[in-house]
Amino acid sequence: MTAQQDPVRLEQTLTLLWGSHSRTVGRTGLTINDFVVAAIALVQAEGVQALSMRSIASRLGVRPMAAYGFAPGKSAILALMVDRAYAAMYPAGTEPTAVDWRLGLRQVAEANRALHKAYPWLAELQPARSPMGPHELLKHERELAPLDGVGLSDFEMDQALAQLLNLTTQAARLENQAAAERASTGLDDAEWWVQAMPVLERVVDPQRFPLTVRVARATTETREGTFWGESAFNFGVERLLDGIEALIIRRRAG
Amino acid sequence: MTAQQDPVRLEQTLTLLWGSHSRTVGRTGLTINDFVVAAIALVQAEGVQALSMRSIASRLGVRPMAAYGFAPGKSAILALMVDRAYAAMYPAGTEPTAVDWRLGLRQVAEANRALHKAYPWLAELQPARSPMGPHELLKHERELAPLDGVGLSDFEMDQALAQLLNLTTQAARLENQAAAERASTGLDDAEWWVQAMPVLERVVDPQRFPLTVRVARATTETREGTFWGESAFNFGVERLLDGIEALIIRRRAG
DNA sequence: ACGGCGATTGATACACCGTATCGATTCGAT
DNA sequence: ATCGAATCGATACGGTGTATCAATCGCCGT
Repeated sequence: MTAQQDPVRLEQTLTLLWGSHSRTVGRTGLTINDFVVAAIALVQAEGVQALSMRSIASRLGVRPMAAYGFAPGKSAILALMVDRAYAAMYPAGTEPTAVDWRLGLRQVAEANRALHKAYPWLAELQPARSPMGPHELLKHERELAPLDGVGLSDFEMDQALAQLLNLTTQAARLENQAAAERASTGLDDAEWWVQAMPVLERVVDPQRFPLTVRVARATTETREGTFWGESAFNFGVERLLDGIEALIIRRRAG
Repeated sequence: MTAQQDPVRLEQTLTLLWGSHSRTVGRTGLTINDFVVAAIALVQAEGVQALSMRSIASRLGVRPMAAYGFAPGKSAILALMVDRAYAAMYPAGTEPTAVDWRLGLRQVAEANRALHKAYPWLAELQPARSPMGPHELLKHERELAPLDGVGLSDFEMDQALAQLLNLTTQAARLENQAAAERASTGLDDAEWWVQAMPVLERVVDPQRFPLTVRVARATTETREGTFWGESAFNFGVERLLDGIEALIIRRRAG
């Protein structure tokens, strides 16, 4: 875990997010942008646990404390990285095409899924109370659009979108965490079961868990070959969209 | 972040989970159970970031490395803590009452919400590929029950339950993380906005984000006084249940 | 041109983390 | 009583985020 706590310094972080990233930092000749790019490159290549103030600095060939020249702390750099990740999602110039809300929301789900696939560290670094940067704000604006004017209240729009993103984030988190465990233990899923099964068979009475055993057998058969994460994600999204649809119909009925 | 990596040692962890926790550890006279209880007490009192091998040991008045007498590493202790948390959910003797699947699933959602409220560290410590302990297995068995025989395939049952728990976990994670940020920065939500607003007002053009502004205003008004987390969670659960219901109806129709 | 001064820098330090390693000790069995 | 094995205590390693502070450098007024 984090050794010392990481002060957040909201105000400075916000002005940093919305300010110019081409400001150069001290005498290094490097811009803020250089730091963010280096941090992202590092975390893409070596994962979250390799991301530290020291490692970012050493990748740029500067002293460990260099980043403190513009950022009040690590969390500010994380915020910059997160906002940067959102940057490419809805490029400036593209307007939201007015279509069926359901198709629109599905595209939102898929865009976010693609985002997390491209930046696997994102789910881990997203803060709960995000100091919203420019790209995050634009993302939010675009993602609310499909739900505008379909009959939901503003409050319901917010909640519906939030739940859709929750599903996406949690799916990404689980997959990343599993991948991290695979990497750190050297056990892929098959090897994992090979190790676990003998112990479980020795120790658990299958009579006590008939449903679990039956369902587990079915899922291992079904996901044979296919990528489980994808179908689980799609299942969740479709069910949630069905649920939102039911609410919309109810609201329209009166 | 974690300093050195934490080897998982699946096999030992599993036998530990299913074995007797009253074995005494070395010459300390303490049982495995004592360590788990101490670890949970510690994390309840001081939060995840205070949980370390050293802090657990010092709480028991033993040397830092004492826990390695029975556990192959930190993650084994975490697994024990997690399974212990599940222990009180569905006490032995209580049978699943056969009711309407929807009511049953809602109870599952609420039981898990209560669980995360009682053990806020749970969402953080749950591993992605869980080495399933006895209580976790029982929990899973009980939670599949409401969906048994309603017309879904085994695979769909698994996915439906998984998505419901995803929603629950992610909701808990967000709330805990927010609470942790509140604690570490000393800024509650109100103070947070007081700091953020002036900067945002100075720097963002509201014309560019009409939907966001409108919806944000509505949600801050609506959640006035009420606890936002609760209604967001309920909203998510109800929508997902509606979606599952739609699927069940479709499957029953043919 | 030059003295002074404030900003920037580099190094060091602190208080942690998980756990490998190893010599000393103690216990149980013979 | 003796001996081998288990346990213990301590120390060490390589990491973490960031506070602190002396030294140094660039710039500015004169």
